[in-house]
Amino acid sequence: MNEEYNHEHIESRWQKTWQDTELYKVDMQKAENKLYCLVMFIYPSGDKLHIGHWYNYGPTDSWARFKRMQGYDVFEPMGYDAFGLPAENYAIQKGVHPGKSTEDNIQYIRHQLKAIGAMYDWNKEINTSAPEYYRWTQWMFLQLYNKGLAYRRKAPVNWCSSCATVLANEQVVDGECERCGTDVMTKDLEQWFFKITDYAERLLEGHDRIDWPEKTIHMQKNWINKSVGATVIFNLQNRDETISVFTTRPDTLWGVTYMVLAPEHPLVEELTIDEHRQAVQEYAAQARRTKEIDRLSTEREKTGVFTGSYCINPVNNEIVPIWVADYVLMTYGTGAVMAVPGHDQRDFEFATKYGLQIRQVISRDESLQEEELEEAYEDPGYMINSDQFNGLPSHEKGIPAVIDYLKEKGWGDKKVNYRLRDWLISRQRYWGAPIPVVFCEKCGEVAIPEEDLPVLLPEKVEFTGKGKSPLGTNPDFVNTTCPKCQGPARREVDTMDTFVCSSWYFLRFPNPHLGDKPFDRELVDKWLPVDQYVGGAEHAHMHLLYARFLTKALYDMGHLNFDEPFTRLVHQGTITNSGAKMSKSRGNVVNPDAYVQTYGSDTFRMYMMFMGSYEEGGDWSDEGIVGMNRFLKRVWRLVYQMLTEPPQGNETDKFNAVVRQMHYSIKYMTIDLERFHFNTSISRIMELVNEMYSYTQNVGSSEQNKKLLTVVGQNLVKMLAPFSPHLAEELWEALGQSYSVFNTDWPQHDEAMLMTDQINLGVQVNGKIRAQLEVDRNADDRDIISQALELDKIKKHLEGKKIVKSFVVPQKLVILVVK
RNA sequence: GCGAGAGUGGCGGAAUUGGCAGACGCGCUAGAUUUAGGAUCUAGUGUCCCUAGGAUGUGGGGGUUCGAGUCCCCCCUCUCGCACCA
Repeated sequence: MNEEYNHEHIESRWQKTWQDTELYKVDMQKAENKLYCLVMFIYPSGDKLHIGHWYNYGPTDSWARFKRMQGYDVFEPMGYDAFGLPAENYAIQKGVHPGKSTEDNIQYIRHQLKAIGAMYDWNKEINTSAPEYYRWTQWMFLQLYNKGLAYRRKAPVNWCSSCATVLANEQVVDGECERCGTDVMTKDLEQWFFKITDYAERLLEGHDRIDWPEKTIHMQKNWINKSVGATVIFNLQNRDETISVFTTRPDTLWGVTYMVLAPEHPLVEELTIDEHRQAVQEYAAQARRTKEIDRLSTEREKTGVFTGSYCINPVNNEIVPIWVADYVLMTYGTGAVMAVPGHDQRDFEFATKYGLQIRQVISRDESLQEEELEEAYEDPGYMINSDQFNGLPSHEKGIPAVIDYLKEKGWGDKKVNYRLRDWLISRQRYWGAPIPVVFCEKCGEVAIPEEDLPVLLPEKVEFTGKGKSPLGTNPDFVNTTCPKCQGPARREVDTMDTFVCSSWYFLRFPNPHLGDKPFDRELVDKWLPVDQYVGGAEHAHMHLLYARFLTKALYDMGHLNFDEPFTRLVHQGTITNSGAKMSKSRGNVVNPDAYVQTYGSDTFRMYMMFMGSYEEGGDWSDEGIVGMNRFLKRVWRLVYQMLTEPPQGNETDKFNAVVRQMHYSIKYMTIDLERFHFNTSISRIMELVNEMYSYTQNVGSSEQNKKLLTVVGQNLVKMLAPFSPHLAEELWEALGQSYSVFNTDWPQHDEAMLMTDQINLGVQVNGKIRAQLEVDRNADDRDIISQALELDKIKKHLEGKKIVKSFVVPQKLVILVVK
């Protein structure tokens, strides 16, 4: 063994050994105690591996290694979410084909990933842009299509002019493109959707069965936003047609004083009378131009125009004017709202501005009195001005009673609404999986048969970046024959959202090279769901929602025996740089490679784990990294010393402290490591090392307890193994143990060894510690108190006072209260 | 605007159920060792008065309690999420 710790030599040596011996290869069939530990795979966008990736992958690998040592058959795969815009944009700029740049990127990233020294099973690598993978992404599309869960529809959709493509609702954040920050506009386009809305209720129900951060579940719940209410049908005046609205407050139906349609509502044009036509058209055009973010802003003053038409309130036959206003959204409910200004603040503001009637139909209390309303009264109360319903408590009795009444009369019914909208998966871009559909002149829309997959992405296309699907520029691709009638047909030229690729990749990992099916049923049923999933919280209502949806759909089709893909989820926090998120565009990305070179992977990953709470992340600073390197060197020297000046005695007295510390460290580091509290877990190891140093410094090697120190030394290396795997292997070998430390058992602590015969108690007088008292562990309280009263330091504080209360907090304090 | 979380030494951060605040590390100070630097080892390190000792201290103010970083009320700051969802 070398006197000096040389990380470069050690790390390359063990990485090679692990690879040569396939230490981390899991026998997927035989494994009995499976544990599927997955980190979100990497999106090779061109900026290589950064601190954030390391922060995601290093600690998770430490956790996985810990689980392996606890006896689990741990499966930890890695792959590339390789389709996507960055590669294509690069192609437009530099003229390099995305296939080529992606491949180069992956080569480089794979190299970087290996430097982490994780337990990835490289035989199971996935690349979503490879035909052997996207063939099955297309297969997923077909499964959904065959069940009516994938459909094509013309709709107002989100358009990012910079990315030159449409976006799903989930990919619009604050009215901006989630990827590039460009303001999102609305366009009417014929697009493909996945019917995730069919699963709204199931997605909510599943939350009860998964161990996820509460916050993430909360975010998904809010995103889905279930609301229970009723539909009410209003007849139009002098017309046969009707307008239906959704309301959560059918109890306020008598308070309707006007009706509002979204500017995009199909009836707007028809209902507008000539006198108002110009104003309405201008208003609608204006709304269409308004940026999504402004349209949704609550700060904006509400505006609207009158159509000139009226509808009739079914419950009281009142004539209700119909307005158009952009505070009503076409995309929620029916795109029409019954306005009750007395009991809805938005309607109140609108009515006040345009001089519309405000009528109170819910009173504050049982007096059933009307009052002067200065704002809408939105709380529960008692129904008034509502015919036979007057006096009913609005929520408990009123709402159900009115719904029953509407149903009986055929004017409406109970209704549950969700904010969640269908997942728009079409993208007008090249670098993605082609949508496996053709359009035939005779047969119309025809799906490609499963056996004809994959629909290969053509090599030769023109990259415009202008919003015309590049696939359309290759006539050999576009012009094809209809699989049904063999007549001429045109291929769909849009590709799929890359989130489709990542919504099923966890099913592919156990069997990534399967040629005739997306996954092996038996293997997937055995290995899934994923036991531990780790990734960023920013995916709460994108990837994490989509993956749950697809899993549930596959479950319903009988392809899986589970319907929640990720049993337990942990989010790593964000590492910032001077408070700002690291990003290529800001130019503040910290490159991990330099640190790995200087200090080694072990030091670097361990330092990141030690910085603070894993789930909170924090600001990057390399100020303490030398400390971690120092610690590993300290461990190295300790082992070196044990080998060069081996302990030869059987001293036990002083060694007790070491033994106790070992059991203490094992106990608490295990608890902390289990719950991803890496920082405190590492602290416990440091304490053990400090205690061992203090022993070896104070006791000569001839007296040092040979047997026990050997055991402690071995346990120390084991405890260190998940955190600094390379160093641990090296030390394990140096200690004369056989390869590999990762095939050994996790150390166990003995609760009895944590106890000492004598314990130290603080003695408190009126809440202040005044003395320390050493007593026998089993001493009874009365003895302890009388001993405490005898202490000089305590007597001083008792002079001339009376003890009103005294008791012992077990193992901790003696409490004295005096007056 | 609504909701959630956070605020602890010079710094990163610890503190089951209310029970000896500041574990662990960085930095700093002193000493040892070394030709020197670095490295290493030892001791110290919240603040104030400094002598044993005492006072004070977890964003600010109030409260409950023998005892509060932890529980309750008000306020300030920061972060995150949601934001006309009828």
